[in-house]
Amino acid sequence: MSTSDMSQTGDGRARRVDARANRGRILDVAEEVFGKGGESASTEEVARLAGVGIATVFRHFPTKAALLEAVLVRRFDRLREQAEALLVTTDPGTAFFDFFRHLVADAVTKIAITEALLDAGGDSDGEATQASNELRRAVGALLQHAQQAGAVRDDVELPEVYALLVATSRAAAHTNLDDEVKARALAIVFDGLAPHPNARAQTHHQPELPQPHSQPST
Amino acid sequence: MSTSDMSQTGDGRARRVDARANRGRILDVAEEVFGKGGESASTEEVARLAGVGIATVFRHFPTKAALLEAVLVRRFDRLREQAEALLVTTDPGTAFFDFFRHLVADAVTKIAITEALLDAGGDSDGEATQASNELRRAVGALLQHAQQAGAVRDDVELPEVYALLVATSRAAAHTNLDDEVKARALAIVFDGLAPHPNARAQTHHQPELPQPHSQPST
Amino acid sequence: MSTSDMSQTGDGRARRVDARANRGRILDVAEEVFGKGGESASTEEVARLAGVGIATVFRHFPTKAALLEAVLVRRFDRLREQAEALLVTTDPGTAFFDFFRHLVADAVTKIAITEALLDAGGDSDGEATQASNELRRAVGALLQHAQQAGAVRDDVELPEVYALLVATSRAAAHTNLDDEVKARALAIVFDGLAPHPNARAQTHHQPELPQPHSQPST
Amino acid sequence: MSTSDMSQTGDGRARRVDARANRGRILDVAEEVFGKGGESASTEEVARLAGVGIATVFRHFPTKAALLEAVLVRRFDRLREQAEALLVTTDPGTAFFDFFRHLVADAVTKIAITEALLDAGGDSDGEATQASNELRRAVGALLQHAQQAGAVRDDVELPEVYALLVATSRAAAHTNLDDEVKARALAIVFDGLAPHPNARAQTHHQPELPQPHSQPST
DNA sequence: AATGAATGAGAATTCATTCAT
DNA sequence: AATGAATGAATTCTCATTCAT
Repeated sequence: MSTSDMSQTGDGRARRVDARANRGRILDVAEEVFGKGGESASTEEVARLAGVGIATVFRHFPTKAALLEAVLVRRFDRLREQAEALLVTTDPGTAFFDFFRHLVADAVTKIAITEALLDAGGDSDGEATQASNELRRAVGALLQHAQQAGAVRDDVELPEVYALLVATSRAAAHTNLDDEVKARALAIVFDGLAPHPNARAQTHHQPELPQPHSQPST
Repeated sequence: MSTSDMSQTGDGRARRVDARANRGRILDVAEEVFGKGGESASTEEVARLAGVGIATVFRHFPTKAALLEAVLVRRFDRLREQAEALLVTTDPGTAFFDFFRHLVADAVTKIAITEALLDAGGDSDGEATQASNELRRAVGALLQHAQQAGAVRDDVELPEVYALLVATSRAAAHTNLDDEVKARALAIVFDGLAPHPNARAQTHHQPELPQPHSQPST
Repeated sequence: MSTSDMSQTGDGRARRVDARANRGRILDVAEEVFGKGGESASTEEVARLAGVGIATVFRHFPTKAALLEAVLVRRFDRLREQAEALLVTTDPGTAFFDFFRHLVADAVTKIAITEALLDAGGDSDGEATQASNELRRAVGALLQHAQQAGAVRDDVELPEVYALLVATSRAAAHTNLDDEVKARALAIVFDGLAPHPNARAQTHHQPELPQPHSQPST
Repeated sequence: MSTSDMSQTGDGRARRVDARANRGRILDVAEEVFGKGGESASTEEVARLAGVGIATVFRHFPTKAALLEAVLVRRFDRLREQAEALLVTTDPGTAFFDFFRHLVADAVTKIAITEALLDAGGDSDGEATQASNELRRAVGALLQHAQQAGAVRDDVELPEVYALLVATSRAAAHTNLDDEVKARALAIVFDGLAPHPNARAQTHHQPELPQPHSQPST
């Protein structure tokens, strides 16, 4: 009944609010569903979990690919925002390494989506590509600042750093890796990025390799 | 000569040779197809590219999952053999880093298959898991020797090293990365693995970071 | 009137009516198709004869087994309803024998479905089993009343009566049996069920064996 | 090696013996397999259980239908032989009812094959039809003798008796029927076939209905 | 004669997408 | 704008049958 009322009075207004809310809910659900099941997860499951009809999903996103792209765009945008925020709020070295850590930590269970991180860079069209490029640019800024601050060695450049970022994030997304191992793997990469022999592993929060766990190397 | 003999028996001998060949061809094609399109690639395409009927694929591998597993097993086995070979033919440090490089170089276009590298460790059943574990063990040996030889720092352990191996290999598998970038990313990781501040980047074949390419950081 | 109202809502009302109709048509067709060709008949043929796409069949019945079960349930339910109706509308003896006759007459071309009549009793799960059991109970009531009315001998019990019911119905379902033969076969069974030597074949509608047909016993 | 020897010496002789044996084994297995799984059971399973290659089955029986027909023919022939034997060795009444009982008892688990008993009568071609007709003729002789001996009422004819035979046999083939129930169902039919009011249930071996079992009519 | 490999024609089932309300 | 029904194309897998040895 309330719905009928809405359509009678505010007309487009209320509808648009509903629609906007629906869109958001669909995106949320899609991020989780595709994150878990990969792109082979079904659109219908997204609809079901979002509590809307399948046709509603297709009204908001004309194809499955469009839905996937929207999910990616939102994800890239968020990450870029975080990178940009770190850039202005934190000291350069911390900012850079924190973002690295954040991406790895965040990656858990998002598996299949991050898949597109690098790929997206390939096809020059599409919003996702653009969003991805903007993220990359933001990471570039983080890197540059960190290098200027002497927290990262000068002879590395964005492409390889970004590749490592993606690599570790993707690996982290895979199950079976406990946090300890993730941290230790990151520490190695950070060491490789550290500016100079005498200033190794200036990762601020995790300056040294965590003590080896008791369990022997499997 | 032996083949001729076989055809003399007039029995199922020659047949079996054919079948063996078919099986091999199917595996080869499957490795490529699944490597490119992920596990969602169709079995029918494998059949078509292998030049056999779809039923022939299913005769050799009763389910799609079995086919995938066979592909993985073969891949793991090959890598393990290479690791084992390096272990006995080359000096420990070179062996370790060469294997790392080899995995990354080899990874190109094998994308989705390598997916299972880490995952496989999870489910304790299946031949692929076993093969994966054996590969991991071989890598463990490489690492241990390299550490004893002082080519890799002592405070890293297999889990994180293996994770990095998988991570870089996976990232490398993704298109869009030119060899130069791959090398530079690897160099960073190798630096992180190098034993001591004053002995950085003892990666034997690539002791220093390659000179930055002319193209600006994108 | 209610239907018109429904179409006014502009909503899913009319749709649902269509869908209901489709479901019914599919069931009708399935009953015939499976009746003729057994459970090995193809779902696609059901779809084709029902004039819907194959996916529509699977939308209504998620598996072929579910479709088959639905067909059985409907059939059992109808028979039970008829049995129950006879129980209250007709004198006990007539009711019992009429139901017997009805089942046999109705069985024509329903072959393979009736297959499940007895079998269903086996697996304790599934709606079909439940419906089958309810039918059996209704037949039990018919039998009991007929016995109390003296129309069926007292020393027979439901299991064997039900078995005969199924047996004759199944045999009748097989082609090649003209009605005359069916009637004469039934008459024999009815005689066996009749209460007493001096009151043989009190089957009310067919008190005596029909006169032997002219054609010689083949 | 022995096989090679055979083919060298006796040539066709030994081969034919082998082939004959194979044919028999295949038929045996087919009867069981199709009896259990219906005609939808796979020819390959027959081959496997018979311990021969699939091609061997097809060498002996050019199509699956031919295999099925051969199974039926053998079955019909056996039954006819038993009928004929009873005809000359036993008193007419006993012979008739014993054959009835035998068919029912034998039917267990042969389900799907007996399916064809009546059907076969339809298509006038095929060996199975012929064998079926010969069986029917043999049953006709049993019936005639039994009637002449006064063990079966005079006013029944072969078609309906044969129909009942098939019906009860088929019903018996279905699981879930314990022997007691089968016997009691048969007793009813036999009563219906008995010659006269005062001579009910002269079934020789089972003159009276077995005492009702304790369990109440379900 | 016997065999196992190969095969194409189905069969069940799923899914992205469109349609009518 | 939202919905659920409908759909055909694709996918995995099975099976009777044929081929080459």
